[in-house]
Amino acid sequence: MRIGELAKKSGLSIDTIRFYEKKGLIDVELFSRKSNNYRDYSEDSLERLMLIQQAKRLGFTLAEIQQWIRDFESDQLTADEKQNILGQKLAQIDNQIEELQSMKAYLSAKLNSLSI
Amino acid sequence: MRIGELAKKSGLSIDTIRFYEKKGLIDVELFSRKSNNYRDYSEDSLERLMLIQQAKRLGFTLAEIQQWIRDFESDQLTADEKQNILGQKLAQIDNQIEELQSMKAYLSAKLNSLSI
DNA sequence: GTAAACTATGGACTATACTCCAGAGTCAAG
DNA sequence: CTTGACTCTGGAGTATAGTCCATAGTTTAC
Repeated sequence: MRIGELAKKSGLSIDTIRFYEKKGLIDVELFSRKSNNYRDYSEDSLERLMLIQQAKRLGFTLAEIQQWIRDFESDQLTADEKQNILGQKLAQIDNQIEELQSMKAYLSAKLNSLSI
Repeated sequence: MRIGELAKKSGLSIDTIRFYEKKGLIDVELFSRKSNNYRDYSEDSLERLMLIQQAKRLGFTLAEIQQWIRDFESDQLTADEKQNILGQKLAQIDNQIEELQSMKAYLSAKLNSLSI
């Protein structure tokens, strides 16, 4: 698919998609070039863009997201190393969930103090 | 307490604290000026700075955080309205927790596929 | 009473993450 | 075969969130 279609499907702008490419978030495997030099995206690129958006909503920076992708996709790392990194990410996410829950508790307390 | 002490206690830089003040995140009630024009912070300002940092870690922008503060502290809003807004924030946080959990599931699946 | 440490202000500078634009090529429809 | 919609590149511009600096006044310690 071409960039316009991908933009519509992902909800990102064309400029943003090209920007992500420059930043190394959309690697070579996710698209090729047609003879007219237009980018031709695979279905996987949509999944990638959705993942990026989700990670961003969760507060990760593009640099962090890029590192994640590098780690996952890398052939340099052993399965063991990848498992290690994934384990760390999972712990990081658990931390964030805990922070959110304590924020929730804080707000609930505020809410209660208003109700009284 | 003076700005340097607050900076140390909060873990933020002096510049950042003054920047937050410019942005309206530290309102008048949280500090006064001594005769020498030095800012004099109350204990509550530390709590405020910790809250800001937590909200930031959770992906909220300064503008959003400022709006929260405005809503909480405002005398313009009725208790009902405040409860409404707080309810929305809580829902927003629940959403984020769900997103994190689905991200966790995604990563766990990746982890499993590596282990096999 | 003076040096070192602290605080004040205003403005310049930086990084991140876009967003917009100019100028040019491509393609499909009528 | 031209008009309108789409795409390309490179570069400039914007918003957010700081960070740094020069200049100047203040406080504390010796």
